[in-house]
Amino acid sequence: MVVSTKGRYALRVMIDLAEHQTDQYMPLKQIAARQGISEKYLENILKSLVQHGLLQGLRGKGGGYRLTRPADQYRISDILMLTEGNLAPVSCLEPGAPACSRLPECRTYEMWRGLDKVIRDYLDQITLADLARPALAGDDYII
Amino acid sequence: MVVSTKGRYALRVMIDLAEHQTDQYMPLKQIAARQGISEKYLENILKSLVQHGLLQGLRGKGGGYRLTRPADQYRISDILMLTEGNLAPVSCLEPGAPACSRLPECRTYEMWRGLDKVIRDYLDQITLADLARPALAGDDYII
DNA sequence: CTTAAACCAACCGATTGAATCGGAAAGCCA
DNA sequence: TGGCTTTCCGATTCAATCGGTTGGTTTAAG
Repeated sequence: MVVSTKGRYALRVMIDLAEHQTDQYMPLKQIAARQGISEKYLENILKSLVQHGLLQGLRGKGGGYRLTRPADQYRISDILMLTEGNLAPVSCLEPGAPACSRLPECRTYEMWRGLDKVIRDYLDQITLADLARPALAGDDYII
Repeated sequence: MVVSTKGRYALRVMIDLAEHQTDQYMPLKQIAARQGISEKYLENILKSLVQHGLLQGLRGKGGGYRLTRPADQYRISDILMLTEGNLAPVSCLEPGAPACSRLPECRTYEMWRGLDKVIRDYLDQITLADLARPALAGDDYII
């Protein structure tokens, strides 16, 4: 598996925020309820999204989270890279991986590179806006 | 990560066999030595390759393993599917996965399906023969 | 000064990955 | 027959990761 629940949940939250975007902050409680995910678990995930600048968080009453930029400026690969650490299909291609001593005679390295590229290209080309559905009138309307 | 050591090792062994193919059986000991992989660990991997008909094993003196068909008739996806169980990029797409109750409203399902297809298409199109290098004269010559 | 919310660190149980161990059965050869 | 060699097989180990929880601390609004 390339993508664990962490990445999938992060994506769902981002989409949720894109679909319910206002000038207000959206509290985690509401996101978690809508998405049916444990609040406490989401907390961990959103923390790293905030730390890397994909979301802005505000504490206290009236606080919550909101996107820091328009939905079409988030590539899916960015969101997944951040939560998963990397999207490499094999450990040889992971960022900090030690150089393999068999590399010069390796018959498979180029194939793995190709696979990595195919995955990355696919996820680079899709943005949050492509996945978020424009909100219907009256659909989950926030007072 | 889509592919663990199990799949990577299986692939390396298959390529090794393709490159050293004769009418003889190749003992595990030699494959393991050439590839620098633990014999005992490879044993497990080769067992499943034999059980699924990708390799033929022969016990006893003079025994070992050999391919059951020409190298260009093994798709990389077949070998990896077998050792990894599945190549799904997310658990939602795994073979025995329970149907997700959120499927009708899921914004990401089609995207995951697309990713799955991109990966599968890539690995379907490559065969063992594409990765095996034709043996040079005198290269790893077996007495 | 109370209440709602994000932030933060530590912990925990189950699963998976990567092997290893100790043999049993099969086939070759003398 | 008995000794090799080699595959076949099930169980076990050990560490890391996954998925999630507990319990508390700030921060901000009213």
